[in-house]
Amino acid sequence: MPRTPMSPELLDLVAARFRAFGEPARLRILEALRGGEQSVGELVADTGLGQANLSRHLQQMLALGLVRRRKAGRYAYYVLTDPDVLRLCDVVCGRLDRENQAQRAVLRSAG
Amino acid sequence: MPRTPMSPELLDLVAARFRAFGEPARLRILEALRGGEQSVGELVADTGLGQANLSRHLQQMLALGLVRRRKAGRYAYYVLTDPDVLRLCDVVCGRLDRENQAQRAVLRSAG
DNA sequence: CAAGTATATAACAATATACTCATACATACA
DNA sequence: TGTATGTATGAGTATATTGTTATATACTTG
Repeated sequence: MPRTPMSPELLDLVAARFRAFGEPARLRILEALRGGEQSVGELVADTGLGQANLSRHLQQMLALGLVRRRKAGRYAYYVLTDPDVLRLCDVVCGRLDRENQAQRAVLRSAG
Repeated sequence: MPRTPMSPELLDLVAARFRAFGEPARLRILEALRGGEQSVGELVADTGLGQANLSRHLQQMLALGLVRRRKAGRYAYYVLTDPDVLRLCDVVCGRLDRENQAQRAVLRSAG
């Protein structure tokens, strides 16, 4: 909780981290990994993304440390590095839900 | 905390919300608003962003409901709709700090 | 009413990002 | 050893996003 102005470098890091979550495709991947380790093939099936596309997203998330990779034979298994990662998503989802409800409440009472 | 698969629409909403934080310029604005309401001119001074650029970011954040606007004369004052918005940033910052420290610890013990 | 000031917006150029197809690479297996 | 399979990556296209300049809009004040 820095009260002092954030350095441009830190700003870039934080922004990059947020952008990692700022793509529906990657959110889908995170969601699929909620249940635990998955191979790329399984992720293809679960997310509906193309294999190449998925693989790229995984590389990105790997570089950012969001997921870890384990290779076994010709398979590659990905896991969330830290289940806490999902908490962030849940916070935002919860927030949007609440905003949505508030919005609907307003509409109900007005219209 | 939806266990059921998120609808594409919700995924887009969540992703858009994350992307709002995924830009150093906007993080700077949020940081500047930490202290409370600010006019556009003050924000220009605080953030170092160009006026036009800043204004466009503010419109975006306004559309997403991150900030509210109050007009007084020829001035426009912006506030965070909800201080909780900053908690998200702080969570990510704190996380990055911790990762950084862990990283450094590893380097120290290894090298 | 004219001139000045604060903010918003249109139009553009530059850059980044995602997705796809084809292909490379690595491993397993017949 | 040759072939099939799983994953990663190069290259290209399409789209989105940022920042800038110039200008429009709204308000104030002399």
